[in-house]
Amino acid sequence: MSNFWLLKAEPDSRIVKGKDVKFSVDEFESVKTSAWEGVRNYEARNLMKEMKVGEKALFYHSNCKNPGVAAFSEVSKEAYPDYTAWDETHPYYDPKSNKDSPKWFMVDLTFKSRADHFIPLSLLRFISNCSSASDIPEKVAYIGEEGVRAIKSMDLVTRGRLSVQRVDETAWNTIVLMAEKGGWDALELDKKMPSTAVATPKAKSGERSTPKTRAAPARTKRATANTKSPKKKPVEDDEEDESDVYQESEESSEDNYEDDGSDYGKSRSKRRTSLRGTKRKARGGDDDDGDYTGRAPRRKSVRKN
DNA sequence: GCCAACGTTGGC
DNA sequence: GCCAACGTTGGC
Repeated sequence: MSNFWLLKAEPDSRIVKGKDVKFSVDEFESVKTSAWEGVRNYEARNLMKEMKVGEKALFYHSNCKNPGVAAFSEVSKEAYPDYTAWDETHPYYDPKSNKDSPKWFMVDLTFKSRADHFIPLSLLRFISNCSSASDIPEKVAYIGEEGVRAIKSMDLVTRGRLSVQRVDETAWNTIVLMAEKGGWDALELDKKMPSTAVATPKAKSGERSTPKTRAAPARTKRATANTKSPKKKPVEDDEEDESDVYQESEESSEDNYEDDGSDYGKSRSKRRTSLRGTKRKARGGDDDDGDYTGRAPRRKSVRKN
């Protein structure tokens, strides 16, 4: 069976080590096929290693003014070493990776089509914050309760930082339907949004910090960072081997395809106090299979400028 | 630009 | 192996 995925790319310019790492849907559509280099997060990398040729993937614009699903694509080449990690001048250079034992991998994705209606993250969040079917905007009521449930369970809304995610079939079908039918362009809701709650149990009142459910993650984008001083050892993985893939990217930019400009709610909870120490463990992994995370890089293009 | 979320480092 | 400090991701 085939899996469905979601890959992020940054549509806005961002200079890293002198090079622009942006990769928007416009560029993707024009180049058609692109290697997803730059992913430096173990969990994201491991997911890429699972990708098979022909599997479908959502192309998501991230770290931009209007983040959301912009296009549909397909895996056109399974995981292979991300050689950009060996290039010292590359934004995502990782001194710990080398040709003999590549630490990072990438896949090639081929552009298939644009979403007729760009699906903003704000809408997906809004839907995922609806507690009952009656809260769902009529304009998108066609996704049904099943669609709502599927969106609520997406990593995109439950753990935003992973740059390469798995998408279940129902969620995939729901996104495809929404991209096809749209309907929210005129919505204006905003008022509701329960705030960031959603799937993870967040403890509100008593709070504890530890969210037990979450744990790990991977970040996405931004790359490497390994340039810092050599600190400790990462748990990476490296070795593992065997197959795995990896990828990533993000994008965004202004696009509003369709409009959307609306925000279906925003709200973030504020609560600061860091809960940081609470536990959390990593997900990826190191080694093999694990998942873990590393950081994922952005994607492609390194253009300079 | 702010800052919540969370992965990573690294002392112990 | 635990966990506090630190650095990043990335939405807003």
